[in-house]
Amino acid sequence: MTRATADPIELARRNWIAAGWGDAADGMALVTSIMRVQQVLLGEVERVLKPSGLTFARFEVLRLLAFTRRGVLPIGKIGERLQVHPASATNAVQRLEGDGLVRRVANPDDGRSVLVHLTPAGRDLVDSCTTLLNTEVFERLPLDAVERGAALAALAGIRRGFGDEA
Amino acid sequence: MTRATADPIELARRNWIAAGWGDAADGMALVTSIMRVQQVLLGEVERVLKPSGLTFARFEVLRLLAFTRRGVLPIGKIGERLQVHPASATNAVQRLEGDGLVRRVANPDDGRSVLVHLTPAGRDLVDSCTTLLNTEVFERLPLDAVERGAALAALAGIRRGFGDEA
DNA sequence: GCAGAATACTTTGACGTCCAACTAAAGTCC
DNA sequence: GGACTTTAGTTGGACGTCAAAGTATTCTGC
Repeated sequence: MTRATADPIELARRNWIAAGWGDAADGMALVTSIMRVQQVLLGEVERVLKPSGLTFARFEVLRLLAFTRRGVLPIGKIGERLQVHPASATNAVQRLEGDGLVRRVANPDDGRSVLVHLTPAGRDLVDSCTTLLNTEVFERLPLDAVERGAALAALAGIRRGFGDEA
Repeated sequence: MTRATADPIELARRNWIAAGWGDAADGMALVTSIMRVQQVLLGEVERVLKPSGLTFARFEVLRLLAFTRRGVLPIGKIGERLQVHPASATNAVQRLEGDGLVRRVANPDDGRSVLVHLTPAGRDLVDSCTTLLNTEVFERLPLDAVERGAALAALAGIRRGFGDEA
């Protein structure tokens, strides 16, 4: 017995079709689904990160620094690798510095550039948070390997389609 | 000849594996991909909507109202159907009212409730914006029907897995 | 060597999202 | 009916994101 779905996205899809926009219905549903799943996953990640005082954005900065040879990167590179606006990178770094997790140092080779150094405290924190995220979120997504692969491929296709270096 | 990929997500995935977190690598890549695709799609949608003065959040409110019989819904229902915090619904409605696209009216049957009415201007605007989004974005996603179906299924799986009424 | 262009950041401002706290109006229960 | 508990919205604050404008430094080209 199929009960009436209360899924807002499925309802929207039906409304789209009923309005005569069948050609766009799946696309609308896909875009809306991505928006919603992003919201859910981000909420999940931030919930796990909450005790550490980190947000996902700041975690990503620390994680990126921890992967580099010396734990140092200019702000511009950070924004580039994380694919966010330079202003967002500046914002995250300033907050991280306020918590003593990174240090900002003028680049001796280029007066315009600011080098962000991961501090020992930052490295410790990002390592424990990574373990936590891995076990609590990334390894527990409610998808089997096949679905995961299909989703990854489709998402990569979208990124590529929009010229996203994927 | 395979050129070195510059895809930040693929780079992160490799770093994850190299660090010994292979079990979490795909999950990390999937979560990160969703975050990124959401960002790209939202940017695309807002770019198309820009001339209208609407944002996607406000468009969704208008669209929802336009689908109802009388173009009226209490604020609470709006937040519920759009799956956002009541405060976000309040925010969107206030801005829409400022632009004359909706009107807020006290609910005669319940003094706590506020009914949001779609105005003629609001209906006209949302209809033209819907057409625009359909043709410029929803019908043009760089995915074939198979990929789209797989992605939709995977995303629905994630939502369901997180108890998201899907 | 110097003017003009490009680069690296920062700042300010507009948005949307959520949470926590608060107000007001219903609904519940002796 | 009056006290207590929900429910509906609103407000204020913290964040992250982007765009646009501004500052400083470096690079280019004549």
